Amino acid sequence: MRISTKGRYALRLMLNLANKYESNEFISLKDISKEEDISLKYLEKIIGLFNKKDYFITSRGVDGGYKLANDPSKYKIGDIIRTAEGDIAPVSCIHEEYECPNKKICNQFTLWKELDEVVNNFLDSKTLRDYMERKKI
Amino acid sequence: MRISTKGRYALRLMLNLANKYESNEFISLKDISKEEDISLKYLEKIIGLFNKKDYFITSRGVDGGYKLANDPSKYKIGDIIRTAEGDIAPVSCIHEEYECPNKKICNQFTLWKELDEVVNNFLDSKTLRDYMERKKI
DNA sequence: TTGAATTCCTACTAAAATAGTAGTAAAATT
DNA sequence: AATTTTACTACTATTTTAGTAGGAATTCAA
Repeated sequence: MRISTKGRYALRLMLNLANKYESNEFISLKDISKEEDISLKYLEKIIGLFNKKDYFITSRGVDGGYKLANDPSKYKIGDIIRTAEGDIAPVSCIHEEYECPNKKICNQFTLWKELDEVVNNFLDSKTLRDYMERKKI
Repeated sequence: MRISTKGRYALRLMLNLANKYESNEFISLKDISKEEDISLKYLEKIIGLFNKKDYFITSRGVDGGYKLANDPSKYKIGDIIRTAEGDIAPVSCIHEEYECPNKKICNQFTLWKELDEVVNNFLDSKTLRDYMERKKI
């Protein structure tokens, strides 16, 4: 039931950007790498997982980098974790496309299906906004 | 977020015994091995994880085997999965004994802690009885 | 009292997943 | 043109998972 470094680092990356959302500046992975103490190369790889989705506005070259395309409240934690981790279902047989002849009569199937729902419902009920740094007063 | 074969097989093992609880007979791993199509050796190893707890009554020799020490409703799914899987926390830092200097100010910590509670609360709310075969009418 | 069946215990191994690194191309800015 | 940054792909070491192998101890029954 572990969340791997991919998922955890992806979340830190996104939270880092979320905390700087108001500034409206591009944040380079180099800077995030230093702040979060995660290698630049690994960050590049991780953020690459999100590329197809339109999560960011990006800019190359000097002073380039990333910024969130939308308000942090629009980013569900569930989407981030699922994108980074690939598939967080407790067992793969719960997916529609998985062919298991015993699916209908399997007594564990129900359990894993329910667990998957519990996890995803929780993660989808939270957004980046819920875990951002608290503003200093 | 996967449940490994250890956890899944442990559950099948326990459910198999639960379904035969009424008979009050010892069930050998050899029989369970055939029914569940899991190697005897692996079953031995898995059931060994539970030995220290008093989950079973056991008997060696001819017609020996295992039976549940208590009614299936006394066995929380959470206990079974945690025993088999070792530690199902999404990240290890949520444990008391884990020393992380940033624990107090870490914004992800809260998320993982909450997720861990959601998962364990669910798994602890269910028992073997909830996933046993339905009795034929 | 011996033999078969079973649990009990520990060490080993192959395969898969995780956690990265390395190198380089492409684009943008100055 | 030089520098900075993203974008892309291939490779590798480590760790975890998923078992197997071998045998000792116990119990029952003929």
